[in-house]
Amino acid sequence: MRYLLAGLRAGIERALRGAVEAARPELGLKPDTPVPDFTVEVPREKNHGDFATNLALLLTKTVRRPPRQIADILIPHLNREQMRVRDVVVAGPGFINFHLDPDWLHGVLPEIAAYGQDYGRSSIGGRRKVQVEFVSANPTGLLHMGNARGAALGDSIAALLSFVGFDVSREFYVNDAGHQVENLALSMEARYFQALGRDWPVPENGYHGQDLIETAARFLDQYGDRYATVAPAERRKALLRFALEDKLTAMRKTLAQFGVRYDVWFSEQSLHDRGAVRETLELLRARGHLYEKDGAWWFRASAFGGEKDEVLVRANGIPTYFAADIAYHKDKFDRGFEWVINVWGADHHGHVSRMKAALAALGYDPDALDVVLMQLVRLYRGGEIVRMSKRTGRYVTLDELLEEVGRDAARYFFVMRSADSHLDFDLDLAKSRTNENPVYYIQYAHARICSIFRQLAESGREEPRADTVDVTLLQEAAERALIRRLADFPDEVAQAAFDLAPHRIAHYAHDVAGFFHSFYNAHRVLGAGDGLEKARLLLARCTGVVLRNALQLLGVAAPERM
RNA sequence: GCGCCCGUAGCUCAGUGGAUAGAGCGCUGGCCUCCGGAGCCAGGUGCGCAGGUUCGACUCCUGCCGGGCGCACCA
Repeated sequence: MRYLLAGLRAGIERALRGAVEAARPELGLKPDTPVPDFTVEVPREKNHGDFATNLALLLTKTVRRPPRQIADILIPHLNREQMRVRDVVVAGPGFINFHLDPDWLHGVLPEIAAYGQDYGRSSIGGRRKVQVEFVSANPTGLLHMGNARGAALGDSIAALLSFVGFDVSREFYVNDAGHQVENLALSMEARYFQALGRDWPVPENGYHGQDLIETAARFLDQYGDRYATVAPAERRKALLRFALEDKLTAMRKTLAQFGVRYDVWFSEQSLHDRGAVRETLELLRARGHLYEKDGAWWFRASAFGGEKDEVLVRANGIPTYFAADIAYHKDKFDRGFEWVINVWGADHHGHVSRMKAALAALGYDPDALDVVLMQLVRLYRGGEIVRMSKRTGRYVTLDELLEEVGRDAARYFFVMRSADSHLDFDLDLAKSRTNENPVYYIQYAHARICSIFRQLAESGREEPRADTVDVTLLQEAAERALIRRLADFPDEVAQAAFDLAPHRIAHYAHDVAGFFHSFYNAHRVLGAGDGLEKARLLLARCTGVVLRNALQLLGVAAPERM
C-alpha cells in the first residue's frame, strides 16, 4: 500500500531522476556518473512549497556550475504528468520547491476513513523477523522505574515495528542463573527462618526488599516448616524455585497491567542446561578467539572492536554472565531473527561493544544487533527528587506507580522523551487532570470527538459515510492544517519505527490534538450546515482514528469520555 | 586516566547536513447566551566554548568546559 503523501513524494523523486537523465548533455554529466543521493522533503517554511529538493545543490560538485543555474536547467525537463504539481520554483541557494495542487488534500480524509484502524500501517518491514528484548529484570525483586521505562519503550518499539510490517517477537530474558540467584536463595532462606521466628540475618549482599518477606510468607503458607530441618542445599533449592516462580508471576502481572505482554520468556538457566553455553565457548575456541591466562579463558574482544578482552570462563571453571549472554545472542540469530533489538539501561553501555565483538567473532553481522540505551529516570514529587536505593530495597515500584498515576499517564510519560535523554518523571504532573498534563490533552481531544458523535446519535442522525461527503468544503485554514497533519501519520510511523523512537509518536499525537483543538474552537461541527457539517464530521472522525492509532502504538488508551 | 551518552527559551524537552531553530510548562492579557474551558488566541528570550569539514552545521570531525554512566575471573 502506498499512502497519498508518499505517492506524491515518490512521483517527484521519479520526475527529478528523469530530469537529470534527460538533461545530462546539457549539464555535461557523463552517462555513468551517478545521480547524487538527493532528498525530497517537506520544508519547514510554508512559503517554500509542499516539497523541496536539494538535488541542484548536490549536483554542483560534479557539474561545476552554480546550483541555481543547474536548477534552471533541470526544471524544464521535469515530467509534469508524473508529479501533479502546480508550480515549481527555484529558491534560496538553489532549492527546487514544488507547490502541489492544493486539491491534493481532498484525498486524505477518504483514505483515512477507508483504512480506519489500519491507517498508518505498512508493509515496509516485509515480514522480516525482528526480536525486541526488553526489561529482562532480575527476578530478585520488584520492577522499578528503570524497568518501567524499558517496558514502555520496548513495547512501543515492538508495536511500531509490527505496524510497519515486521514480524515482531517480544522477549524477556530471565536471569535465573549465576550468583544473584544464589543470593536470592540465601536471602529467602533468611526470610524463611525469620518467619519461623529465628534470628537469621539477610546476607550483606543479599536482597533486602520488603517483597521477599512476603514471598517467604507465602512459601511458609504452602510448605510450613518442613524445609527448616532438611539439608541446606535442598532447602535453598526449594526456596529458590518458589521465589523465582513467585517473582516472575508478579512481574508478569505487573507488566500485563502496564499493557505489556511477551511472546517469549527465555530462561538463562536453560542455556546452561542444554549445553548451549559450552557449545558457544567451543565454537569461539575453535575459531581461535579464546586464550588462557591466569587459569581463566579470555575472549579476544579487542580484536573485534571491544574495549578490552573479557573473561568467559573463570579460573574456577564457572562461565561468566557474559559467556551465557553470548550464547543467548547466538541463539537469537539461530532462531532466525534478522534484526535483534535490545533495550538496555545506559549503565550497560559498556556491554554493547563486547557483545557486538562476540557476534562478529562467531560470524554473525554485529550490525544486525541494535541496542537502545536508555538513560536514568528521576522521580519528582512536590518538586523534590524522590531518592531511591535498590540496595536497601527502598525504591518506588512499577506497581506503586501504576497505583498512583495510572497506566496511561505512566506509559505516555516514559516514551515522551527520547531514550537517550534523562527522564524527569513528575508524579504530580502525571496525576494532574489539567491542561498541564500532555496525555490528558491528547485524550481529551479524542473524548471530545467521541462526544460529538454521541450528540449526533442522540439527535437521531447517522454518521455520514465517507463517500457521501464533499470534502472540498473544508477550506478553512484550521481545517486544512489539521488534514495536512493527519496525512503525515504514515510517514511519522515509519520514521519512528526505523529510528526506534516512539517519542516521535508521542509528540505527533500531541501535535494532532493541538490542531484539532484549534479547529474545534474556531468552527462548529454540529449545526455547521448540511454539507459542511458532514465534511467536518468526517474530519473529526478521521482525527479520532489517527489519535487512536497513535495512542495505541504507545499503549495509551483513547477514551470515549473522561 | 580511557570509553559511551548528554549540554538548545526561566524549567522540562523536540529538531533524517538545508532556507527565518520549535513545543509544553511557568508568566501576562484576552476568548463561549452555541458541539466537553481538561479547550482556544496573543505576547520572547536560546543552540556550553573554540577550531575544522561543507555551497550550507544545533546536526559531522577535533580540542576544551560542565553533568551522567561505565571501565571486575559482578550481572
